[in-house]
Amino acid sequence: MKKRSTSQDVANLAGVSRTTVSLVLNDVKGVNIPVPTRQRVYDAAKNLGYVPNATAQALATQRAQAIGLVMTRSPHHIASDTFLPQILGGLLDVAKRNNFRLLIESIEEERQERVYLELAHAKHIDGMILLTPRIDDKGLKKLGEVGVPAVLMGNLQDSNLCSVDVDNRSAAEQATQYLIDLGHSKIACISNARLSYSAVPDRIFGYQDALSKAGIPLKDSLIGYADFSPQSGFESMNALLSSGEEFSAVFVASDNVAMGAKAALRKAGLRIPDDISIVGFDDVPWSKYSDPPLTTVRLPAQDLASEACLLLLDLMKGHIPEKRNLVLDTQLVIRKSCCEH
Amino acid sequence: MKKRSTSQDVANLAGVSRTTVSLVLNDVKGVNIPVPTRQRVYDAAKNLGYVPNATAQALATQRAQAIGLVMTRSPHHIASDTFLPQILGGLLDVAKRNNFRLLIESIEEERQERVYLELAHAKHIDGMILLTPRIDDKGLKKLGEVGVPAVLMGNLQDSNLCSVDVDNRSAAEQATQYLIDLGHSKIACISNARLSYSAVPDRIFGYQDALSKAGIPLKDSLIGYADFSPQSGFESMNALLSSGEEFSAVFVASDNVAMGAKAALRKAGLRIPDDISIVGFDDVPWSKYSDPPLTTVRLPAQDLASEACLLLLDLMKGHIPEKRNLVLDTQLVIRKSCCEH
DNA sequence: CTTAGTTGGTAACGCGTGTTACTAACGCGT
DNA sequence: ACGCGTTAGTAACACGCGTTACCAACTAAG
Repeated sequence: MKKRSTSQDVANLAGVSRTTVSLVLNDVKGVNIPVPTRQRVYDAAKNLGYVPNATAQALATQRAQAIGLVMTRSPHHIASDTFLPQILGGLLDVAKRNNFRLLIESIEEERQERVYLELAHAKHIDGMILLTPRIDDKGLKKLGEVGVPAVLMGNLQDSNLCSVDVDNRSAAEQATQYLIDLGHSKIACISNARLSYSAVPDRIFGYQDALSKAGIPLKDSLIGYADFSPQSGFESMNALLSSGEEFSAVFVASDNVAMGAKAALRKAGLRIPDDISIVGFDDVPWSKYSDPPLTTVRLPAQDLASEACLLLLDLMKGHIPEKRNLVLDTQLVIRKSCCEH
Repeated sequence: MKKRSTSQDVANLAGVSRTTVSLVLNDVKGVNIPVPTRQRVYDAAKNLGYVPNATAQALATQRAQAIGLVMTRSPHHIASDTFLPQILGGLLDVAKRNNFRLLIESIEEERQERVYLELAHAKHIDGMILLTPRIDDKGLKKLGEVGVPAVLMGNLQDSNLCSVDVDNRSAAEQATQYLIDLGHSKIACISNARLSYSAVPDRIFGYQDALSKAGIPLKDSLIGYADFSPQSGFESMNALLSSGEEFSAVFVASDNVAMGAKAALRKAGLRIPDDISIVGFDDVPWSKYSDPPLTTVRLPAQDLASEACLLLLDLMKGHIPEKRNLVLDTQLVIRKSCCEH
């Protein structure tokens, strides 16, 4: 196991100073070093298999060339997050192209307030992307004040953070409206998670907006709450079914949860869509292949991530982006899980 | 936006030297500093909101306190990897507990050979976990020789790397054997990915082992190849169906691919399990809730990740682990997607 | 022949921390 | 008073790199 070689070693081998090595390898402008010398440096570096020490570079330049993906969720919940791959794909793509590394951080709820700042102060990352923000997150607001480059994937009231999101409320309204247009009037709803995640109330509001506009009275007893997992969708639908409430359609604010809900419907002997119509949210890759193919709202997860990353890069360069709060389009993808009533 | 405070600031405020600050805050043993002094340091640090600069620490200690998750896949493929969340969950859990950060790296196939080493030499990470290894990966072998702490999640011939994996071959054999026990003799197979990923041939071999032991002749025309995605499973099954080959059961080496294959079967008017029995592999969280609930081989993804991480931590401490190649158990989970023939 | 400018390159400092080697001051027994 | 161990703490170096300020040597203009 050979010792790593440093820029000093390269300098020695090339017969120049360490400064020259740095100037040549970083291709610094406004310095004139003749080609033969440059070549000597390149050759020496290649010969030694020189790779600059990223840590030392980071310390010297005060830039870590890394961004952090910060999630306020337990490892257990992370494990069942169906979106993570798409988000990671989007982030990696952009980050890599811009020579940034990606650091994953999960922080426990209890000490949110301090952690964001510590993360930023520790300087292991130059900026951060925040996932699934929670409404009651005190730390986030402070973050906005401190001026650490950060982009929210999602939406948060009273926050001056940059953000990238979809319009959850109108997307949910559109999905529900679709059910109303099909003639349904008794429409249930199952949330994607607990209310403390900001996207959750928005989707429920959207569902309620559609009902209200159609003159359909709202009933809290028609709303169930899930917790990301298919399991929770299964349980929530069971609760809804055994509550005695009648409904001919259901809007489930997450495809993943909808998988569980559908299983519960089947178990109860109800056919989809003949007895119950169902609309999902997210359009995860296998929704198209489930039985029946799920009508759902397509969320451009990978694009959201890419855009968030681009925005963050801009922010870190010191630019002031023209749009601080980007909203991407959703699209209702109609498949076979709904029919007329 | 206040300036970050350094250990020097803490030292000034506490009226001691920077050395003392370091000794106190790191709780270095074998040094006697009286409690009152210690308290002054603690107070000063708290007052200033001091957070040590991770980069400088890394440079001084020669340890980045970070591990890398390295994937040899394009961002596009990463986006459709159903396992990533579970693996991430497992890694984060263990890494966090041991005060390590997690860095995600994806490297393009073309320049594998150099990249691993550069990654290690750049010293942004202290060790790495390698995902979905490919058989023809030259870089990996070199990695083993260089002595960089690394753990493979998966299996690779002729490699002296530490690894954590399941016995894909015998798990696939067991799944296929289950179909044989049910009376099937014409059994097709759809791979999880291209053959260049090491787990792929293993699973196919396992499928063939079961057939051979039962005296059933092997037919290459009964084997289809997919590429991780449900889409590819859909296409592969369509090809199989239109090939004219007859079969009453199919072993699909990935639940995700099986989702697509099932859709293709339904589209062809075939009922599951009445007309065709199907067994999957992985037991992703929604397999249980698909229709019919998918019989599959449970892969302890999160545990694999945790164990890989623990092994890596051990390796980085300089320990020589007693088991260099850990093999975790799989389990055939019998649900409703198969019936007797 | 002087002076100003250019070319090619380096010494030296700073980034923020960990760590070793060393030194004063102090108490204690003789 | 003297020697000696202990206590409390510090100065100084190392980590590997980026970068500024500076310097010699050589050329070209006056």
